[in-house]
Amino acid sequence: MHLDLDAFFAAVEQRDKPSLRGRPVVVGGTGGRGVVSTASYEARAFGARSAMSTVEARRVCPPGTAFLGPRFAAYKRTAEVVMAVLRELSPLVEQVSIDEAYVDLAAGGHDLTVAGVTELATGLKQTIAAATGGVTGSVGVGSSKSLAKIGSELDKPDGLTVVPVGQELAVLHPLPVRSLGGVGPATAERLAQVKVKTIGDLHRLSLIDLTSLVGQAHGTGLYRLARADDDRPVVTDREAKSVRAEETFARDLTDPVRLSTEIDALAARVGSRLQRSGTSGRTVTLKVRRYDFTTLTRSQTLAQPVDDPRQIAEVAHRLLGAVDRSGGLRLLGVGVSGLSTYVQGDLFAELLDEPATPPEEGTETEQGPGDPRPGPAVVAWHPGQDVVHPELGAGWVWGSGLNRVTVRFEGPRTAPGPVRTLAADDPGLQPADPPDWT
DNA sequence: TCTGGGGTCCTAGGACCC
DNA sequence: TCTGGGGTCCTAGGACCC
Repeated sequence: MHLDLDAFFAAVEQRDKPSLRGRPVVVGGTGGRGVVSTASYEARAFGARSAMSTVEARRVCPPGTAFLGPRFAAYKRTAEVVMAVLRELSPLVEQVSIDEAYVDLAAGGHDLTVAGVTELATGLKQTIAAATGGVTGSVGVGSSKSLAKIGSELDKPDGLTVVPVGQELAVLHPLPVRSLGGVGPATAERLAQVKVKTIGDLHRLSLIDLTSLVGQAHGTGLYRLARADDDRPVVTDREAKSVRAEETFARDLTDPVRLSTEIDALAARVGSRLQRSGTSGRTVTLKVRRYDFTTLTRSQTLAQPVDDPRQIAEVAHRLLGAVDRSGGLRLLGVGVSGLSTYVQGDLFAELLDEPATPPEEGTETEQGPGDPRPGPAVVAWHPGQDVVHPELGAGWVWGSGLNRVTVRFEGPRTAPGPVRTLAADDPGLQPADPPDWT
């Protein structure tokens, strides 16, 4: 099953402010360079759409239209209520965005007949509306993620479409190729050039023709989707792979001091989010949009993962120094990717074991002659390095951050597994001579 | 007063390694 | 006596999604 909440941001605003109900509401950036996040159905009647510039939306919508900045905290709270309702249906719930989720109904042990899922989904919609104070959703049910998602699109708002087993191709084939996930403007245009407009047209294309047209991975994916061949599982927890913050300025920036300040602020946002989620990453990326909207990225991969705003900013400053800023910059972004898996290990350690042990103050340590003494600020433990610890024995470094190091004392060296989190300057932790691998 | 912000995945070329 | 065949990692860009 796929659930898509209807005009979600606008619906929450209308719920919280009764005077907005029945009126056109547009949520999004309200400044000169803002775009629309969500238009209520009343606003869509006038042509307002997501991703449209707010200036354009103001032009098409009548006086009395409400233009509101987003209140993400309110949306998140409401979405959490909905997700909790879904999790009562099945242990397998995959939230794909703030307002969308898949539910594996089979894993919830439900009656999967058309009558059974229709009754279930009808009840669910009522429960959601009651629990959220009137937010509605559109539901699709089918034999795969793709079919369920297409189903939820077919009847909205507040709709329900069940695609019966055996009817998949009959439902799919008349639809435009744009209905398939992964077909955007560029792919649709390429397909149109060979007279492929509907999913039925797509079905007639050979695998060879399709992959030569849109690429290997995309081609094989679309070939299968056109045949209702989709076995992607519903996955509960997906780890984030990158974190980024970016900002479009009200006016293009040229002042190096201002640019520098903006980099610092973006790095601070990224760093604090990384630290809050207990992750860090090795690749720092700078994104630049120039006055003429040309956009480029520059990245650098470091030897050590970082989550410290100052370190992230330092790399970003360096990258910005190498790009042409003449004419002014419209946007800057700072991101960190290549997020370390060892942080999963941190969570592991806290669940299975004691939490990280901070070093005791004033602890005397014995130093072997010639052992490097870790400095007080940054200790450069590197992944794979062999270490010894007086209480924990011999191990190797799984990952390291600015102030902590995760060390494995058992298991295979490459696969994830339990780790101990230690302060990076834990006096007991010492480099070891590597074992004599044969 | 055109064109946000936060993500994911894929491709392609070059460096490097065995 | 021109230049193999794998593989991985890094960088940059593009398409797509909500």
